[in-house]
Amino acid sequence: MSKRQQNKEERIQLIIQEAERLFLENGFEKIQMQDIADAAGIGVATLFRYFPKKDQLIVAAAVKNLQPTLERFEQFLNEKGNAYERLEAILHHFFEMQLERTNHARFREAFESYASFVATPLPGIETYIDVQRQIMQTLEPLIEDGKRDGSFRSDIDVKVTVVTIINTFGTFGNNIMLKSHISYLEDDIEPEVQLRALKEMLLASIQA
Amino acid sequence: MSKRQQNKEERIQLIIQEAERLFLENGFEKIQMQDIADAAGIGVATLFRYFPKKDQLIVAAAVKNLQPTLERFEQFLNEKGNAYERLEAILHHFFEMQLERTNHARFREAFESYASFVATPLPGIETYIDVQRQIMQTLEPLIEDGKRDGSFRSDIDVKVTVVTIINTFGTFGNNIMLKSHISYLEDDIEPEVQLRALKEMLLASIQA
DNA sequence: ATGATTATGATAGTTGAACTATCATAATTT
DNA sequence: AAATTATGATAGTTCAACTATCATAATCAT
Repeated sequence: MSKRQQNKEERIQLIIQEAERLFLENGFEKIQMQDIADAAGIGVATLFRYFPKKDQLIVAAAVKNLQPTLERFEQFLNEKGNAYERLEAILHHFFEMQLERTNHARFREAFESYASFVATPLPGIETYIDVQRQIMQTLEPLIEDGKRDGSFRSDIDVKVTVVTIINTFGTFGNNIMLKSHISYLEDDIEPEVQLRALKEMLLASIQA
Repeated sequence: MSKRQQNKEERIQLIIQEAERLFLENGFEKIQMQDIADAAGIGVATLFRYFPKKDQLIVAAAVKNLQPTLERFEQFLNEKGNAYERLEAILHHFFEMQLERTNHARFREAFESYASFVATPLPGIETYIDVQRQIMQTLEPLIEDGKRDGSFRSDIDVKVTVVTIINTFGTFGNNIMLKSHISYLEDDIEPEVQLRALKEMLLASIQA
């Protein structure tokens, strides 16, 4: 690869990284292209050369935001134990990840909300969808194993179960963050308590 | 009430109604104050006299959007049957409501996302929170009854359970809508199937 | 090495939408 | 019917995304 090409790649990565960082804290409405250019240490005209539409940058940041979830899920593919134990481990891990990275979960929700309202699909959204799909597919064999080895109910549908797990656990960012802004309940429930309840609910509902 | 006052009230309600309708289909980014003024048949300057900030109108629309959920939930307060049966009925009803009103669910998510990112709390957000709280409080006695009459597990926490139910069922709009735009999975899961799985999961996880 | 090519960033300009100001006219009130 | 208040058209301001231009700097090809 030529030096020019390499610089370009590095710069794109830097831009996406800074954009993600800024979006995570502030959402995409509040962050201006100027802010991102400043954070990446480049001129705004240069930023626009790389990402002619803010939307493209938002999608790129959303994909980057999703990547770690896929990577960590994949690490659980070859764990030992029966399916129930492995699912428990993965849920526990997911649980901790959501707690650590509440901003990431919130960002994901904001992005999906945003994406769902556009008239024409966002440019590059297929990449995002694809990572989503890969995440789901990581869980599928686990559920199948569980049905086979008898640790899960045999009447559950694999795909539906996977989607339920991801949706239930995944869409928790807003709630946590909203509650930190403005509390839903007089005596607030800790995110940790809430997530634990979700985990237990999921496990209880599919175990044989 | 003077005629002036009355016209004012009616007009405010009309504006909120039209704003909600437009936001539901298009999100708040896409809809301009001009569009709302046109829909309500008034001048944009007049619209700004009633709602000097678009944010205020967004909040008003969000509150209006949440109201029917509360009203319908309240209807279930005095039903017959044991707690399990009543919860099943209410979940079934919630389930159908979410299916009928996917746009409402999506709007709610978009709003909460939006609200969670603002620097200073949205003007009027307390009203919204309050309706949320009332919805939760409607379910609390039901869970308590169930613990008492033995149809629910005795070790569940009332508030946590209520929040879990609302969150799990409530944050389903994006997923449905996103999937209608861009499908997550090759062979798509019907929203109805997905919601039924959620309902069963919830019931299975708290029944004694 | 050096001339050709391409990338950069500063600057100025365009566009679109939220929001403000003004004011003549119309609807209420007294 | 005179005084008060509400309306909506119009023009203007501001701010951020986006475009255009261009002098300068970095890379590349020979």
